[in-house]
Amino acid sequence: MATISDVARKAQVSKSTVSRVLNGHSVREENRIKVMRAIKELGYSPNAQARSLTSGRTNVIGVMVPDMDGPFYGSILEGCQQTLWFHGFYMLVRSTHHEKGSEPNLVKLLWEKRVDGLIILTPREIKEKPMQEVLKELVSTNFPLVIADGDIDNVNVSGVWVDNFLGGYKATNHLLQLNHRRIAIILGPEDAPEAIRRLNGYKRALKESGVPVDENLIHVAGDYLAESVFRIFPDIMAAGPTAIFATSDELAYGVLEACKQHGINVPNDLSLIGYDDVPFAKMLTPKLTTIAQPLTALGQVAAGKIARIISGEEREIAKIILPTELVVRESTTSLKVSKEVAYSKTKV
Amino acid sequence: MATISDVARKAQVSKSTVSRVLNGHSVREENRIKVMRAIKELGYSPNAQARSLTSGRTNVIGVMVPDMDGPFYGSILEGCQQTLWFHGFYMLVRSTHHEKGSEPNLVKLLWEKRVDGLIILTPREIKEKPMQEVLKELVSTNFPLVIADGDIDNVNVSGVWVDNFLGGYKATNHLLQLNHRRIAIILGPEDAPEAIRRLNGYKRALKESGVPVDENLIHVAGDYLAESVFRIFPDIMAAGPTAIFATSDELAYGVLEACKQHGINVPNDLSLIGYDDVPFAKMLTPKLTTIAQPLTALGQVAAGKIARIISGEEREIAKIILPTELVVRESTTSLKVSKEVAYSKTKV
DNA sequence: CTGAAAGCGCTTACAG
DNA sequence: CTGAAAGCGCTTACAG
Repeated sequence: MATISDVARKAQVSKSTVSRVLNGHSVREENRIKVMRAIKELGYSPNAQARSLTSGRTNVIGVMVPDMDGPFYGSILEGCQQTLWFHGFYMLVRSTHHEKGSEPNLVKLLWEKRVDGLIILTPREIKEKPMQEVLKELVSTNFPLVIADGDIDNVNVSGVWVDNFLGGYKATNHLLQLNHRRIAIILGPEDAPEAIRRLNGYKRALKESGVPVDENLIHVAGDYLAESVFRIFPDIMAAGPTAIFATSDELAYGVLEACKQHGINVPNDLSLIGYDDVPFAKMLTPKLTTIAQPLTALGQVAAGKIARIISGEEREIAKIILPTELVVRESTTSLKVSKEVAYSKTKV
Repeated sequence: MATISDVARKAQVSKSTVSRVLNGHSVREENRIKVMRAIKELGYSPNAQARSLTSGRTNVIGVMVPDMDGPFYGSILEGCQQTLWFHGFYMLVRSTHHEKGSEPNLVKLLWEKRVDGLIILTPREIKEKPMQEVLKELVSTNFPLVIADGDIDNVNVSGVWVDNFLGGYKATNHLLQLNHRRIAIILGPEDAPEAIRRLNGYKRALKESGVPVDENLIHVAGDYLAESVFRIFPDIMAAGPTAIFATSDELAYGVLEACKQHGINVPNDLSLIGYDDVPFAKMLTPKLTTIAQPLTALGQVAAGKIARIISGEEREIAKIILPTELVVRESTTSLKVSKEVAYSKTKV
């Protein structure tokens, strides 16, 4: 494979000159042409490793995700990759498969100087102490870092996320406007920042409507898996809700399945709203009303941010909050008296 | 950041010795200990770029996919990334977003010597002529290359894919065993290798059961999108099928939607089988009977293959065909006379 | 504008 | 087993 020396020889100039045309520095036009011709004839392309060694840049951005086989992170990654490519970066992906203690991966990536920047999309892991420490150190080093869809309280770092408070608020408000008053909420992991924010949005909406918050209507699934709903479903229904706000579409799907098993009709007996607007949301029966998160945009914004941080365009740490959107489909309907009767007849 | 020279100085040995312990070559135990200690104290980690420059290896594998936001490639990528990591490789992902003419991306990746090997998962692009030529050249260079889920006729290259013929056969046979005789098939892209194979499996199954192939029952959607079904749905039903074999779950979902619009009950009026067993297949109503493709395994096998090719363990070009599995759920049922009557009453 | 030289951080024969 | 030296393919001051 041709090297810069080959090009220099063929063009009858020095390596320095070839390097200059490669990097767009000023070179006599005549020489530029000779070099360009030699490059073309030899099919030369600069060796990225050698370039990185001298420039200190790799043009690669590392992205850490918990998984890529679900409907959630795939969309974000697609957004990242598009924008990263646009800015001339390659994307190195490390999926931790929801493993705890993934900070060593991250450290390795950095210490090997493999990446120019990092986008971290592992909300769960971020909360762990060792991870926090690694991140703190990174921040103090000014290493280009963007946290996406995860919040980090103690560390002042660039981040992009979706407005979970407002999302929770909108979801709840939609149900309130449909005259529901007994609205259950199902959280995934209890202590996750996004869960807390959605819950706060839920509480705020209730308060604004003068509906007291009933702790019996607040349930924790522990994670965002549909199966986790089955176990707690009897408890949920025991509190007599007329509507459920499931804080992920997966959870909402779990509710739907449980309802089918128990002969509860959604939305006639029970209204249901999800969260995420993942692709399958509209494939469910009934089609799921939900809060759409701009997943692809999240990835794009995170990628654009890291590109600007690296280029020096963005110097101060900034957080961006993306809006959510209510998508009304078929799983919610207004509460009517007749429906209440229908509901009270079902047994769980 | 510490370099090998720092370590050498601290440990009072030469860089060569440090390099040797780094690479597991024989070193006096005493020196090894000194070096290890120095490495730990300095928090040293070898610079990957410098290593690559001398070794000629990057420990990065490039993976090309058409998209990563659908349910299909995400699972494969997850499998790839797990296995690649296990073998000590990083995964560089390039999603072409179904763009035509993505071979320049590939060429760039290679010419810059960024990757030690390539896994290509872009069935559509593979068929294009420029791509074919690039691949041919790669093969002639002996560059580590694995094609996954895509077939390539003219080039002798390592590949992994799923048994599409048998998948089509199994799907059709399942319907035949349920006494269906008028079985429609919906293909995605007409000329795609996997489509042709599934169709051949379909034909074979019919022939073995003595059912003549009726061209009026063979339909082409053009792609694998649900919406593409709507346009051709009237044609499909005009031929009077009692069962449909949709060659992707997306297509099957499209059929399901169309049936709902037309008041056709699946499976009572019409049996439906999909293909892929993508996560949403079991979320549909009725839960979709389908042919499961081992997507994660596909990624794992492809990754393992490239690792072995690079390490030299696998020298001859080999193709691996993974099996499919029939997953019976709720969208298919046996044809009974009463059902036929019910069907004939529906209008499309 | 241009070339010779040094250097980026490693690895690898080559002597010893 | 070990060290000095050369070299991987670039880029970047430094002279000219």
